[in-house]
Amino acid sequence: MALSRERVLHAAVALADVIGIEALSMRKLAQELGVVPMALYKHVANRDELVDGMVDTVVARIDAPEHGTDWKPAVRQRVLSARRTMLRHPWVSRAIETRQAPTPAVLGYLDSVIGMFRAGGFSADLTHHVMHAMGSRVLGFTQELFTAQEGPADPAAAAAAARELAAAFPYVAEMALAAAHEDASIVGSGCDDQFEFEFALEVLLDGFERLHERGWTSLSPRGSRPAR
Amino acid sequence: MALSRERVLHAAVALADVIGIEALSMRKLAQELGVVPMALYKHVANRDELVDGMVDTVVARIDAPEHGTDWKPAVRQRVLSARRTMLRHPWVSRAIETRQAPTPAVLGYLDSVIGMFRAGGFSADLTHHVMHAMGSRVLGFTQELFTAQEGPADPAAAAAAARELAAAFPYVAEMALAAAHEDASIVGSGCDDQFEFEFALEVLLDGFERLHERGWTSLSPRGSRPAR
DNA sequence: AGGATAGGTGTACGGCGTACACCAGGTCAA
DNA sequence: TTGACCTGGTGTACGCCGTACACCTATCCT
Repeated sequence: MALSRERVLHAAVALADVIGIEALSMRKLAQELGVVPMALYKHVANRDELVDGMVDTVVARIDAPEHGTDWKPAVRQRVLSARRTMLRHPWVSRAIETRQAPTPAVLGYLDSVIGMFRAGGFSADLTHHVMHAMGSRVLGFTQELFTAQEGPADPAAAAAAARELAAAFPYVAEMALAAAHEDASIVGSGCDDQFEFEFALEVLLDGFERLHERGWTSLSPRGSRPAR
Repeated sequence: MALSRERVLHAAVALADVIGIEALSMRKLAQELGVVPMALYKHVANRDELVDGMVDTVVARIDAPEHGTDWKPAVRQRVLSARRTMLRHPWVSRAIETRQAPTPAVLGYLDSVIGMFRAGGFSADLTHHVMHAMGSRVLGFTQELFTAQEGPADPAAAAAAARELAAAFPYVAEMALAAAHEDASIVGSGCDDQFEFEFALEVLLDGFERLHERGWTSLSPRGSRPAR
């Protein structure tokens, strides 16, 4: 089958799903497609442009927005479906963070979310700040500061490591313990990522709702914070 | 002067400040230090470990926490001083995002922030979710989805680009316009990053305060969201 | 028929991280 | 004093990377 930009991008997405975005090289992708590395350059300008295309391919798969609902459930639904897509392709969040210019599909997605706030009666001003506050969460991901560390398999060694952690960072240890209690498993990562994501999302949406109800506006002079 | 881990790390931080973290290579760093590349490996295990050390070097420079204040101003002060440090070294946020395991200094920093919430009466449970909700913001940065794009210098071309943007992404264009109006300059990036950061921070802190006042707790069954 | 065009190929260059063998100088026990 | 050992800087080399550039071939349009 002949090569095409489509085929290159889809193969790249599939390969990145398996080996990750950093490990994906033009050479490996070419091999996957049974073609010489330089052949790819007839369809993508260079590696950066390839990654842009991969991002767009994935973002285009996010479920379409629902119409005719309130802004809050509408935004929630859209963000959570973005999240579902991102979870299927864990490399995308990193790729988006690394880009400097948003790709067209990302821009289109953002446009639709902005439109939801506007339709809900948010001022352009408030919407602007709200979008910044959502940050990457609007696209369904947060950068994980705490990627679940695989502890040592040996239980004795694990216990020793836990004791050491508790001594050096008591609060971190306590929090880890609280998380472990909360879900029944004694070891395990102890963090339900989906729960944490939705928790933060609701805190933000509730906060936005309150500001909107109060008719919040960014006053001059600059530097005024919300609701103080 | 003899090489040392200290000297290597400080040179690396300084070099990354100038050329960025991706462009920093073992070879360039060695050249900067007037030494052959392999000499560095007597002081750091490999490039990854070098970056870890660089992160720790910078994080260690974050201002010490204030004691004896309320949790809210205490957290605010700490996060904003972290932000000040991060702004001086723009590559650090990317570096932290890329790491999979938090470095000791980062862990120590997180420990101190967790301690502030706990001292403010937050349950370990709520604190846990709160820390997740803060995400990387607790370390003073957000990934910028909208890194200010340099428009074309030619005003006519810029206007054409703006018209094209408005046609394809009307809400994005409107928001950009609102931002531009808000600060007096007609062109310009139109986003006051510091304002946006503090806006999001206050929305989150206010949300946490409300949950805390209400004695919020993550109920079983899992999946309950806050405050609904 | 013949030139343009699109798309796959082969070779080559400069940069990267780092394994490995080496070697100079200092430290210290015998 | 001597010789073993360690610490830290050196030189060479390997395999990977992105991609510039010249090339070849099939197809299509006039």
